[in-house]
Amino acid sequence: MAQPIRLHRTSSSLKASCHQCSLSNLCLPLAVEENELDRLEDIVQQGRIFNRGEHIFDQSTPFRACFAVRSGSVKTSIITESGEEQITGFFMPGELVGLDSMSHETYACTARALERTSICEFPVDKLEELTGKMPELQHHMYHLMSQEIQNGHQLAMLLSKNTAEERIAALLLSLSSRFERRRMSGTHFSLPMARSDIANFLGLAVETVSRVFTRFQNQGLIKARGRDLELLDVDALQLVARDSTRQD
Amino acid sequence: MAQPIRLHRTSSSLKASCHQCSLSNLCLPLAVEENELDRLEDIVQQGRIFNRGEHIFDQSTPFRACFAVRSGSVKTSIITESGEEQITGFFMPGELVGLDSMSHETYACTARALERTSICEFPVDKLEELTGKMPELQHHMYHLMSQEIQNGHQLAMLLSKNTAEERIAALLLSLSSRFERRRMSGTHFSLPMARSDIANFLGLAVETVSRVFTRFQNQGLIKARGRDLELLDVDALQLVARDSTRQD
DNA sequence: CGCAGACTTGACCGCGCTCAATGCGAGTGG
DNA sequence: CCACTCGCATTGAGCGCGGTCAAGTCTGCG
Repeated sequence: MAQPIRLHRTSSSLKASCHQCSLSNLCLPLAVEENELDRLEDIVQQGRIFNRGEHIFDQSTPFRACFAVRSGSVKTSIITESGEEQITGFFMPGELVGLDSMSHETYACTARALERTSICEFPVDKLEELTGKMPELQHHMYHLMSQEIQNGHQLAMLLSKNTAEERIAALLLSLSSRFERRRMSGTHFSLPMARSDIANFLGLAVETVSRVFTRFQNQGLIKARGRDLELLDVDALQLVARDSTRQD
Repeated sequence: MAQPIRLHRTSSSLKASCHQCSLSNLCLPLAVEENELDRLEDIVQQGRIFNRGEHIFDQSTPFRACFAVRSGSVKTSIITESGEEQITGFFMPGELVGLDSMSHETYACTARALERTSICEFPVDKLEELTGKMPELQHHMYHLMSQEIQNGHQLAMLLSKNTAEERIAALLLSLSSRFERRRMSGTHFSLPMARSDIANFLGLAVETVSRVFTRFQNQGLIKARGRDLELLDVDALQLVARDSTRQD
């Protein structure tokens, strides 16, 4: 259901909720047997709330934990020496943030809430200890990290070969399918990020993003008013996104 | 030393060589205690040779193992539905290939030798079993995979924000530092890949790569004849590459 | 030697960036 | 309630980087 997750249970137990979490089929518990879920719950700090713009962790500060998005959304970005921001990803409910930092003592990027967001925290030392004991959980971690590597490759591909229209169509479709996975509408949703975030992420100028949005709108592919977005013709969007390959 | 690794030892033991391998400080054995190295050696198939262009594994075939480059070099690429190739990475000695495939039953990309190349093979089932027993090795795997995620982000950044000159300068410097890590010359080496590979990887046209090479040469930054490359002014190259690929 | 593939060089042009102005909604204070 | 501001979004004009197309040159290999 599209019901928001209840964050503060009235029960006396603050942490007994991986069992009930509607995201348990997306998040870490996926790979875990019912009777092992308790051990995962033991190490998780659940449901901490961040408001829009608040930092979940900061680049170059000591790496302590990975974070799962329960509700809301998160963006991660790298700040270059020159002070420029490069957004490296958007994270939706059920997705794990911080995997790119497991190679250092410090976080490789900064994570910020794009809206009011609920976050579960997995301390990395305890997580590693646990994955050592639970082969399925370890396998799932490898799975998630490898998926993240592939996402990076997909993004690199998008950035290196595709036009502005193709990039934006691809992003909209990606968001759409991720909303659907959460059993929310995949055709009518609110963009959690600003146009400038989209531009930054896709390697475009804000003006270009704006232009493409209006072009899509004129073509009847989408209907956008501010952050409110409706996908009117998903098939046509997919055609645009995959059209990076049309010369025979 | 810049000595090539001896591939076929005259000793009767074919596999007793993680101990002697000059890359053991880069590859998986890094995290392993001396007395645990034997257990890693037990699962490794060492020193298989591939000639230029030969496939180490193919996209969409069953995922069986990760591979470490001992000598030579490897490129990985994704073939899109339309048959286009997108190169996702170049791998030098000591680097692990195939980490992006640990999320699927099949390889996510194709890996090919760029030159005569020696490869060690780590069957993934045994590797996972081993990392479950050896926390340091597990930690090292997380480290390597997270590093790979970061490389992806760096590449995406390079592709989305930087000019042709900046991208090429960054690639040359990356290769340089990776050669140096192998204790080979970082200023005079042979490019293992064709111009078209560089172009594909960096999201440029071959012609652009060629033009930038000659421009750099005219500016006295490099000296290139075919694949033979000399970096004449590393500082200037770093200035050109600017805020692109930084790994500290 | 000759051929094929790799590399270089030149001419042209279009996508998307830059600069600049305007539109628009939300929050604030008089 | 309007006026003002501030951040975000849209729209327009101009141009430069890098892609495309087309020759031409170099290189390795049979």
